[in-house]
Amino acid sequence: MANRAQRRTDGLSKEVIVQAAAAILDEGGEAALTFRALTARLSTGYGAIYHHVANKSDLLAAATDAVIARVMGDAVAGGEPREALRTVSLGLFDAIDAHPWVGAQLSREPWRPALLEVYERIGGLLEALQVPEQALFDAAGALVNYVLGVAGQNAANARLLAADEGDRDAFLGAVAARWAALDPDEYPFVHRAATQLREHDDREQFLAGVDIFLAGIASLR
Amino acid sequence: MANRAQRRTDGLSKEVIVQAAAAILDEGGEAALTFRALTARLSTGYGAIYHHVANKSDLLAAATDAVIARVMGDAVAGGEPREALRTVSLGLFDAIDAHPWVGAQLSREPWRPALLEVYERIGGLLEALQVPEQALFDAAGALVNYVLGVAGQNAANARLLAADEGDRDAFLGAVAARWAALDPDEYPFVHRAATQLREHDDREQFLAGVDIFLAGIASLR
DNA sequence: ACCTGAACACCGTTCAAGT
DNA sequence: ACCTGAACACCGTTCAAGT
Repeated sequence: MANRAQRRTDGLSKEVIVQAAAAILDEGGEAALTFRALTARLSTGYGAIYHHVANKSDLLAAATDAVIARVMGDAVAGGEPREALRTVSLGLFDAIDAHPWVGAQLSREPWRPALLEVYERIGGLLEALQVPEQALFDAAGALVNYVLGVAGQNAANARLLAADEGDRDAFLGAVAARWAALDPDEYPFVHRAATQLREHDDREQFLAGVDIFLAGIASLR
Repeated sequence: MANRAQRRTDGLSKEVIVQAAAAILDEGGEAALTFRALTARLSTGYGAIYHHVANKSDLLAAATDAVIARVMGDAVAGGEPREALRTVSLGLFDAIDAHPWVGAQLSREPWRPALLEVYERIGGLLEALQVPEQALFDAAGALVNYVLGVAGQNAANARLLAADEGDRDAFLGAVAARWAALDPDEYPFVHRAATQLREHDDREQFLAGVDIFLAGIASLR
């Protein structure tokens, strides 16, 4: 019992546990979040954690909700609705980029309470854009799905990059080289896209997609 | 050694293993795919499987590639490009709906070889729609991301439904009830959307999103 | 009420040994 | 070359026992 941890004097709470889990996820990715790592970090036992949290799934969901809630709180949406939609979208994109595990979790568990805020904000802004009532639901659903979908894919890339030793440029360069090496007769589009893949900016491409979306929505009026 | 399995007489192959894995995934979901279940189904040992497959991740990726390749092979894209784009999108949506684990895998591992076919097909069709070269890459990326994103979310729902005992209507009814119960002053949009949520058709909403997208892309011309 | 930590029932993966 | 299956190093989760 050499390095036996001291007993905590301050009480544990769900919030403290969720924050510790988020920190572990940020530092080491999803694989790093184990109850063993969590008990070590919090100097406590398994039962203490299970007293505040139902299981690992509950813990991941709570940590995700916390991140989304923070983003939606920070992104004060003022000004012109089109610009506000871009701001909110980009806020979600950046948050998921910074915390890739959030992207994975959201694509695993939609209908989370945290997404309510997202739907409400985006739905309200689309309404301000004069989208007709009957198309509003489809438009909001499509936009939220696009944002979460792209952000999730981006997070997957970020995770891949963290796992592989190489940096982003090396990785994209390798994919681009594979694309460029394809038979131009069989894969004309992908073959040409190789160059753009190497040079593209994820954030800009994401925003370009949002703009295409907003242009399409404008045609619903 | 009562129920000792017979030794296989036919040789194992990666294809046989991948098909068995896909069957297990279809029947019992992602949690059901274990090497123990796989050895039992194939009447073999762990080493035999590891001889043909690098690890579980490789196995999941190969099974996903097989499903996507089949969809892209089946969806013969003839006719008007706009209609062909809807057909391809819907084919992917339906395949991921039928095999929810494919959706989860694709959002975890983009840049899979199987997605090359998807990019090529969608990129080519967008080109036929006269999208200018410089916007083509963004448009294709956005559309593929939308399709995979929505399909993935849908797959997550399908998995949730499979886990919970209730049927789809009961689940959506419960979410809708929760939305309807929200304070209309704080959540005006979500509160009103509750009704549509209960009545909406996932497939139709997906297609409505594709149409919004195509309308936006048309504005790029 | 809240916490501890040994124990249980699983995993993916390895590897010496067989054919 | 291909396959077998005991063994290893992990997991999440439980629960009798402590304070």
